[in-house]
Amino acid sequence: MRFEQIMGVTLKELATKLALSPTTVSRALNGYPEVNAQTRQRVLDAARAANYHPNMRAKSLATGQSRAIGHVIPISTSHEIVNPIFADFIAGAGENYSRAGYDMVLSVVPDADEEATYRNLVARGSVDGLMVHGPLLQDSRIALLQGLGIPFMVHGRSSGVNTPYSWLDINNRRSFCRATEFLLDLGHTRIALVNGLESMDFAMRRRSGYLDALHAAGIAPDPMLMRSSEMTEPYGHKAGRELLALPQPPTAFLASSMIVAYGLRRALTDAGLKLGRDVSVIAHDDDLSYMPNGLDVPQFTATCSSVRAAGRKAAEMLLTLVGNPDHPPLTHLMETQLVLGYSTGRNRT
Amino acid sequence: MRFEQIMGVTLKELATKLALSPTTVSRALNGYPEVNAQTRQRVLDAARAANYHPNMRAKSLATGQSRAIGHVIPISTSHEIVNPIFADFIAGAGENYSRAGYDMVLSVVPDADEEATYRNLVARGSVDGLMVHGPLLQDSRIALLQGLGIPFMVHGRSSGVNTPYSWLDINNRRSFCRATEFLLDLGHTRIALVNGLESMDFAMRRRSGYLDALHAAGIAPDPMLMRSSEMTEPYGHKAGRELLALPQPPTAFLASSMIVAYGLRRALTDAGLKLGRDVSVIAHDDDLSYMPNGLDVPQFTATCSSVRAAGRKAAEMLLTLVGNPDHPPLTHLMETQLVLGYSTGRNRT
DNA sequence: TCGGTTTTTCAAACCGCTTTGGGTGATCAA
DNA sequence: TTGATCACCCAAAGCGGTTTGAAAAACCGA
Repeated sequence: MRFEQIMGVTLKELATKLALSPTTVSRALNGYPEVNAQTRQRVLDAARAANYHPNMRAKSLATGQSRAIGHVIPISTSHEIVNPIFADFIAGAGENYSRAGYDMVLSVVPDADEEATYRNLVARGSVDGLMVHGPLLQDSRIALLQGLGIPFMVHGRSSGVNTPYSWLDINNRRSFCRATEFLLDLGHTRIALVNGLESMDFAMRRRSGYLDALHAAGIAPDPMLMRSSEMTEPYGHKAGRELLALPQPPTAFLASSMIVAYGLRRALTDAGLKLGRDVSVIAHDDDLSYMPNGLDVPQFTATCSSVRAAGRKAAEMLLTLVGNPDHPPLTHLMETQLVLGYSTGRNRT
Repeated sequence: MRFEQIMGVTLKELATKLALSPTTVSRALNGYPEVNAQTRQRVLDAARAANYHPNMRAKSLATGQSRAIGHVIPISTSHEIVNPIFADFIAGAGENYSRAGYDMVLSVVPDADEEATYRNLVARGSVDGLMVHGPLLQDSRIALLQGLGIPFMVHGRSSGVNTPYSWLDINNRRSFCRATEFLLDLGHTRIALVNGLESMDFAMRRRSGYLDALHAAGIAPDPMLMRSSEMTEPYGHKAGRELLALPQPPTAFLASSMIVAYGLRRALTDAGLKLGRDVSVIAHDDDLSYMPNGLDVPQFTATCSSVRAAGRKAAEMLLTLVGNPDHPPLTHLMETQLVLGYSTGRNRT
């Protein structure tokens, strides 16, 4: 034991100091009924005075619970991008974990090792529950975790997985459908979709929504207007330039993230177009703290949904699953808000 | 014990299966010399066959080490921004942790509770070491952790703290000094600094570097040209607009982050200025995976330093500190690279 | 062959907490 | 007074590993 000087008193020491048995002290501290009110108070006071903190490792071992939730962040070996929404989601989830007295353990692993990581975390008993990030189409992790029998939540969903599982997602499809409808209402018919990687489930759903709206309006989708890649500013810029260079350029654009919208805006204004007048843009806004949609008034018309709030909610749900492991799967679908900004207007071409 | 079905065999079971004592099995698995080579092999084979994974909680309790590193992310209650470089730093650090068999435990806490969080983490024995993020001027956390006697690393430094401690930082001062010198060489004399919050240590150092260069060139700094705030795109935009509206607008700009540079660029191009020709911009580029400086060629002239690499290195250093707790403080100063992009050019005013 | 090493193995204590299965004394109804 | 009932407390046995101290086995030279 290396840090004994700082690791504080043990329960046993506290017990001898109080002339009580460890049993009673433990019970007093954990709120069990079979202990005298006065005794309990005495114990609580002494614990506070001695600055007693139970050793989590020992507690874990004895109870069989680790009071920790695992988050596994896959780092794709091909395109090494760390999902930027991750930080805000974590922040939201973390709030609820710490409130409930849970730790969060993070594993950053190349996607090849992901399965082994999950197995390890569970087998070593390091976590009581798991959060799954960035689900792909037909994500194999879901079946894996169901096999391991540990409570878990998916942030997003995985099309193609048909067994029930717990998830929290935004209504990407409806969201992009509405945004597209809104642009159609404004008279736009050539609408571009500047999407994220379509191996990601959310991107696929957004495309579906976009296609739904076009279809309902009797407009045949033009493959030239649909782009998909890792969401960065330069990508948005490049997509914008290339789309404008088409023989029949689009008059409106859907951007799958704020940062893509930044790049898109640059391409459009570089071409001398004014957003909202000459061309329309709707962005999806995850409400990331460091990427606000304007300072006070929203710059972009946007489909808004706070990732931070999603993290909070997902954590809350996961904790109830951990609390009652036999609980049936919990799901939660969040609608986005379509908020009007200065980036959309009637089609005047 | 809730997950016994998945928690696999215990060492004791493995031992009886092998007709050996737990002692021997433990030693064989942990590579102690006092065990016959054949026996060791037999044990290793059996362990693999039985899919044995030692229970970390038990191991922790017995050894007094948790094999986990804590990262505490402060969420300022006033301006609730999650540091965007955090995700990439974590990704880098996580690589080294998992390679070394360490877990990473994350605590997201409002800055008011920060001290209590550190105390708890240590007292409960949840971590063997701590990483401190986002140091402020005279950051009180350093003294706190030194008092607690646990190994820790600071990502960045804290001016005003004079006791030695372990840190990894980039040479912010030199970096911004060089960038300023470069702009001076190009004939710019009115150079704006669009900085981060100057309660943050890094921002203060960048300003020092900027001032150093101006001073060496005999140019009196103009307070109107120095801005400081939370680093977002709208902030960059606003700063750019306001700076251009000055009676004597600057001809060059230093931006403390890529995203600020995005906003700055927008303000400048909106004003009809072309970067590199009419006006110059140098950005600091943390090489965040989702915020690249251009697709193939760098757009902005930038002071570059990979936060991901910093995370890797900091983790490595922290792990050696954890390995030998009596090791004197470890420090590492990384220089940035000044990379030429298309955003700088001779002053033609 | 034998005492002395060296190698290999083991029984048992321990890490700090929880929890089972009694005890003890007080209270109460009969 | 007595047996039953409670309220309260405790000793001891875990949880799943590591580690100490000692014993057994194998090896060695004389």
